[in-house]
Amino acid sequence: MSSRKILVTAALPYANGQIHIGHLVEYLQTDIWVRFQKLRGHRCLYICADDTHGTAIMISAKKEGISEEAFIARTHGEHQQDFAQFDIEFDNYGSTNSPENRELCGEFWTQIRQAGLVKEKDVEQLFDPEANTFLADRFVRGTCPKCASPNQPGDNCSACGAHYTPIELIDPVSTLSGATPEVRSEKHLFIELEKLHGFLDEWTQSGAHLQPEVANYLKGHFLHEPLRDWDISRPAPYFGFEIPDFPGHYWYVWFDAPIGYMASTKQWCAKHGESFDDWWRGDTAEIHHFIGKDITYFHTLFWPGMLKTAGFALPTKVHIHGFLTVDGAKMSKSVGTFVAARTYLDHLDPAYLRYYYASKLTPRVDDLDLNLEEFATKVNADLVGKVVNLASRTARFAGATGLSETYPEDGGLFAHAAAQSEEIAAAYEACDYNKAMRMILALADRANPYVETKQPWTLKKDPDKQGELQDVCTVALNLFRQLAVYLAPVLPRLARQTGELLGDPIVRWDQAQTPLVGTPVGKFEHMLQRVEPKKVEAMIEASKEEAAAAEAAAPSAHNDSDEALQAEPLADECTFDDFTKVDLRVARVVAAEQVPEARKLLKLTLSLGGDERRTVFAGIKAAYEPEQLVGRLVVFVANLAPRQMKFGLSEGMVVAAGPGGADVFLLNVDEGAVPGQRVH
RNA sequence: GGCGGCAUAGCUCAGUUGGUUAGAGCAGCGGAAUCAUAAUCCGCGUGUCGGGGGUUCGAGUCCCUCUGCCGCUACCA
Repeated sequence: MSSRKILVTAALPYANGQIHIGHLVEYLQTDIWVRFQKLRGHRCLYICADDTHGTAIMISAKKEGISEEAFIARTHGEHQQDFAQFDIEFDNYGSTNSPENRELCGEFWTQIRQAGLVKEKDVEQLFDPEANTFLADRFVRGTCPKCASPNQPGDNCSACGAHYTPIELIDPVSTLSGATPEVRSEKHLFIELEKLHGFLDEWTQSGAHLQPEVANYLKGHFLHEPLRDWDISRPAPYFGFEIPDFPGHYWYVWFDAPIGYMASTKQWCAKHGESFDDWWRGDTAEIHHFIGKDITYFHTLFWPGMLKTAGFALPTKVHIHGFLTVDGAKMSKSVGTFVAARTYLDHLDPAYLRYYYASKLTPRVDDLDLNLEEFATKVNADLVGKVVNLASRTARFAGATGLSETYPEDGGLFAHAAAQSEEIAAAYEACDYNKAMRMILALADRANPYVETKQPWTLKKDPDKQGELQDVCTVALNLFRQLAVYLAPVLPRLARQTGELLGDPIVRWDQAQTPLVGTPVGKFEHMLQRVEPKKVEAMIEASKEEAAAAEAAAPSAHNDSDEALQAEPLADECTFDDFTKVDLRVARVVAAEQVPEARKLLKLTLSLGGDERRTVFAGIKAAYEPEQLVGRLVVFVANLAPRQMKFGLSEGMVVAAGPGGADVFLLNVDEGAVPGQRVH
């Protein structure tokens, strides 16, 4: 077979959070595929990177009071560590916030502009004046414009099902800051994807690049009508790359993220003296993307369209998998099934998860269920009981003699397993790991009865049968080694341990074709511990606690400091009678005007209802414009002794909080209260 | 509403282009063995292959239809 050049990517994890067992479905599926290809002797690169741009990163960094760069640098380290400990081996792990990516984005942009696909349009969007950012739908809640249910999401109503834009919401609130967002209009750049409709029809429906259900999905949901323009710019502030010919605007994160695959490849090429174009132009290399079903349309419509327009190679295949469920349900933080990679590693061996996922993965887009009880029984029965047990029950007998000089008669067992090689390989190639695992385990099921019938433990006792004993062990260990070769993509550590035990590293798939003879056998040590259900429980328990702790540590919008209290400690106790001496009243501001000579004061005219008017000079000039005050309700200290001021008589005061200067905040009065009412 | 998928033993599933009495693992029951991480081996399944109809000499396997579940999507086919 001729050697292929294969570039493989897994989706770029967002730098906003830690890796969890749901992510690992994809990185393990991909890692197994890559290891398989390498074992088969192909040139194969596993390329990934952190996806670092966008509003969410900005917000997270701000929350922690650090720069976006510092934030994503920290995540980058954490991600790489988690992956490495799961034996996920990338050839290059980059970042979308890299010079290579910026440069490539520019290159794409030039080509897309030249192809006449870029269009400018005005977009109205909600803007959070406090967080100083435009708000995506999911960051807005408010009252449904149709049925008036309060606290509904930004895109549709959970009560009546109405669909709307966040702009239509009544009393919208930003979930980032709690502020009331305002509508702002901005220019955005769009890619006219419709101009590529013909190409995308052909590419998605050819049958070569996508799973059939995915091709059908695209046809039914997008390609049956004109494709909508794709909004690929975001106005400042935005953490990302500024668009060179459109200052103040940035490429939307989904524009630069897939280009990150290429940027990461470019880094690898620079390190290894390889030509980037050999991998991403022409047809010398295959390109395989592994992604989850949630990002299907970015990878099957926009991305091929971008590549096509910019003159790069198109994906050979996009492999799409489903989501992870745990015990039949969505991962849940409160139940403890939202398990971080790190938490898993604190309790369990990564080999378990690698094998369990492999045994469940098929080429289909179906969701994958991690049943925790099955997880333990399956791993123990299959790997410990059947596979490793083969070595465990014979290696000790062969330590003294090593393997026989010639491979003994084994009733065709080795030849049978060798003959399965191509079919198992085809299952791996097709991402049908479920089938591959079943075939491999069936081989283990043939090997154990062999040991049973030959009874090496009986042979051991008979000095005349030492040769036979050596032969039996030679067969059993070779059958075991075949399994280790076939399982090597899934269980790299087991393959390494097997190589050490038999003094012959496992590096090629076709090592399963030839038995090992005449070599020494090392001291057997346990290769894999059994899964202890208690540890699985402990992991779930730990996840539950982590979720609870995270909740307590981050009261989201209410992360209050003690600064205010420190600055102005609590006053001495007073009696209720003391309190009632102060007559607080609701009042409406009916007039407000500047006092030109005053540095801090505004002159307010307050109505207490009816004809009652009071004039107050309030020290809020730096915080409020007179026009924003007129009409609003305030809390007024009605019986405060009048005070003659330079500009007139002040007949009371309005209450406000804050240290002063521009940081003064008038107390608001909830709806329903009317001027003249006393505050109790 | 539309599109896609699934429906096979208590549980998880396999059944390749339709072909002999429908299989495996786990769990369960009985036995053996004691080399091995209480691992292993042997034996034990009368399942309406979701219901109905059709094509065919023959269908779990193809077609139609109904029902149920899941996913995506939405008033637009």
